Amino acid sequence: MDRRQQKTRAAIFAAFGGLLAEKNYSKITVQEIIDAANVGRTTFYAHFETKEDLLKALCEELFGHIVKSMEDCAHTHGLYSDRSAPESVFCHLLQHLQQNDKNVTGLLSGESSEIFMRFFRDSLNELIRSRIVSRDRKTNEEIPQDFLVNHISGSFVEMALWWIKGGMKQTPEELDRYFCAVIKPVL
Amino acid sequence: MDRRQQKTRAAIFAAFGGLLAEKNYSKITVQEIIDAANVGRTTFYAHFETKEDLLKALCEELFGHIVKSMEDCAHTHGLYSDRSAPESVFCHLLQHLQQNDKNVTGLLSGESSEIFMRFFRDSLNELIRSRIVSRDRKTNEEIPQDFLVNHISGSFVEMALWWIKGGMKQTPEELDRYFCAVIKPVL
DNA sequence: TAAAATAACGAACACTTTGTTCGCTATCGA
DNA sequence: TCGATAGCGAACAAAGTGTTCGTTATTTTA
Repeated sequence: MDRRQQKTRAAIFAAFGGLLAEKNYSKITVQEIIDAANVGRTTFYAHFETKEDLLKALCEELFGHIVKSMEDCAHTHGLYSDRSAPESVFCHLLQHLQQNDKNVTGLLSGESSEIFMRFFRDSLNELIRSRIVSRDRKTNEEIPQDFLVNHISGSFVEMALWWIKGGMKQTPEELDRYFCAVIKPVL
Repeated sequence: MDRRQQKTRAAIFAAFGGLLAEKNYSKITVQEIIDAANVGRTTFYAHFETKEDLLKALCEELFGHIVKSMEDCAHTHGLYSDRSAPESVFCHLLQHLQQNDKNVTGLLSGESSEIFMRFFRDSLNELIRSRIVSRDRKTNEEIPQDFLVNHISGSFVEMALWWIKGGMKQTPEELDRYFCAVIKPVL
């Protein structure tokens, strides 16, 4: 890709990221992004159709690799192996979040964290669904599969939000232990 | 209150509600609300400062009594009494939602349901916190109180969203049974 | 290295939305 | 009845959106 494009794209992402860390997504204007990124109006619209389009692209950029590695992890170890938790998908994901790659934490601690978490939610849902179905577990006839999948991914997202908003006081391992404790009984 | 004010307020709420049922909150303009409510621009701004202000007021209007009755219910029966589920706070809340008071369902099935659910979340959190603390339960030293409270209210909200978006296929009692099944083990 | 392709730029644009002000009219309550 | 108040419409500046156009700078490729 053209070096100019790369730079522009990076500048816009950086500007948008900075803004997201300090104010709500809905209150950010394209104009602000343009000013912060120091690019021309025309240039912005050459790269992204709308602000929403930019958000999607940013999610891909920031979290795409996390989701990917999450899938690998689930493939290798299963959702929750019978052994200890540290290698669980959830712990893995939390660690990634904490690692603060590319200023993720700044974004997530802002008011717009819900938006980002929705991105994970969808990926998680798919992941859990396939894992839970493939698992040779006693089918709980009381509770529908769908309900369970949603419960797990939903709980995880809510936990992550709680964690992030509270300043990430716990370690990923700690958190994973708690999560395991509340989820395993129903698995 | 002046009869004129009441009518105007009601018209705006109705218009806004109708719009929310069919399109996303963020894509609704004040102009549309004004047109749908058939009131003057000046009048709208005399009643509400912003669109967000209107949203808050609508939440109060629609869900205030539900929250109130929820608190009463929790006070009488406890969060989850030792007896059967039907009189649980959660079931009570679900029933209220389903009852479709004032077109609630229409609003909730729209794209903006998350916004409304956040309103419940906050009320629920308070409620659960006070109930869970006051309860004479064996304090689970593994899992922090805060984590637990967030897990329960978070799970509930996610469940409600899943339910609503899926077209409310299950009865409140059914849903409450599932919820009880996944929550009781950790209580 | 020269030439063609392409990215970025700024200015200008028509358009929408917002939130406010004004003077006027209709309605309410005391 | 009459003063107070709510609503009205027109007009307004300000800010934002998304597009077009001609120009300049950079990169690719021939």
